[in-house]
Amino acid sequence: MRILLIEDDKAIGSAVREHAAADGHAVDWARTLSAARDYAAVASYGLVLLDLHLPDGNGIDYLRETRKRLDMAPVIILTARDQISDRIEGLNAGADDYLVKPFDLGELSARIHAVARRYGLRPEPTFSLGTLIIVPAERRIDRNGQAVDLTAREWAVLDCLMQRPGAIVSKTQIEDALYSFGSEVASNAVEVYVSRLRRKIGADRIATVRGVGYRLADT
Amino acid sequence: MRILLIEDDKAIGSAVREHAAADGHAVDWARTLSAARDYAAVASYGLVLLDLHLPDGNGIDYLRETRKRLDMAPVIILTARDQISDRIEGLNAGADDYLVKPFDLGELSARIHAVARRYGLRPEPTFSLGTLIIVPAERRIDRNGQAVDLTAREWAVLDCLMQRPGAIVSKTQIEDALYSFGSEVASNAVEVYVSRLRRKIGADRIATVRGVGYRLADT
DNA sequence: CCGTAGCTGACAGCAACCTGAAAGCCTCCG
DNA sequence: CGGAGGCTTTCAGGTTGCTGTCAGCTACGG
Repeated sequence: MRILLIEDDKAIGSAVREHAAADGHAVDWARTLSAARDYAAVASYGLVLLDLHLPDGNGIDYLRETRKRLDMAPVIILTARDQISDRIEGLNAGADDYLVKPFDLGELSARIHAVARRYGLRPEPTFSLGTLIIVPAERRIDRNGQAVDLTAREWAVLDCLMQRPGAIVSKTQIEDALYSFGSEVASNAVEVYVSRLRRKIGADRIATVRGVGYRLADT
Repeated sequence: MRILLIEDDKAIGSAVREHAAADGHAVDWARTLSAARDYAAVASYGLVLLDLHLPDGNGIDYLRETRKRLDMAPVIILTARDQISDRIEGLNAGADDYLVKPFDLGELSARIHAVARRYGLRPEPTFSLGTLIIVPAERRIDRNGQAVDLTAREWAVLDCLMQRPGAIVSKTQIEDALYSFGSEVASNAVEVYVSRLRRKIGADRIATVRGVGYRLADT
């Protein structure tokens, strides 16, 4: 998933960026509201992590702006422990969640996953595709009783496909989910990861739709 | 909205019930898991507020059960401040949110509101032509329960016909939709694709209007 | 019954895709 | 600090199957 991190504190920012990247997400890090607007103008994000106190304004304003857009991403607010009123105001302004600083990075992962699942509108937290069982929340896969290990990138691709099982996901969409802004990838990386995924979870799980993209088998 | 409150603590339970009722919601209060199952068996809820520590079992189990049902309601977990691991487990098991006890009642309102908004919006336009189901957003077609695979061109033709179901679309219009400007196509390509489409989705779905064009059956 | 419009099977060509191999990176460990 | 191991990215050659074309056929209207 592609995440927009809006945070001016370098320590928190880099920690979050690192941790989310390890989970296979692509993170764009904006240190100011105006930078965030620039990012949002050109890219589309699956999630926004929003600090409320920023050098050039209040995060709530950003929230209000973004809520007016149709393609709004879910927003998780990052807030200090003692600012309950901000938190409530944020939730009322349309935020989906909040994390209290300093927060546990494991909890960050859990919340990111929860949001992703929520917006993927998946009725069940686990997928069972024939003899294959996928538990996105726990990042775990069973194939015929055997645990399957995926690398971060492989997982990111699979995650992208699981957002809408049965629907077609374009190569560009997957690419956008894999790579942060600015890192130009001039290659067939997506094809390579699909290839590896197929070897690990079974070739017929992922169907190629020529000229369009890929699709996760829904049975 | 109708809310199922699962909570054994009388003080918290009555406070929540009162407050939510003041917000205009109907609240059913179960003090045990078995009572909750009884409630869920007869009524359908828009939201579940779930305490994890109950006299007759763990709330996580309830969460897992309910997640398997198609008509599952969103779940907000009620948890004590020091039980972070429970909280994470809950979110991973499919909860949508959590509240830390003791929680601010204003925050409860905000969260209920957020969940309602979240679940309110999910449009999905589909075509159903008799036993044929087309989901444009996912680029997916079902024919008698069988998935139908279309190539890029075939889909383009169908898409063109779906723009105005029932109306006549000329061969030239379809051609324009298929081929970018300037690329001269001196052939009967459109006829070929209509032919292939008919084989895949059923001959009688697309009617020929001799000398004019084609029309998608609207029943 | 004839002429025209539309249908469809076959096929060569080619873009899209797959995949093995290898080089670059990063992290961990001694 | 250096090396090992695993992950990522790139590249190139092989393969697949979509595409556009044509030719022969069918269906329709007059």
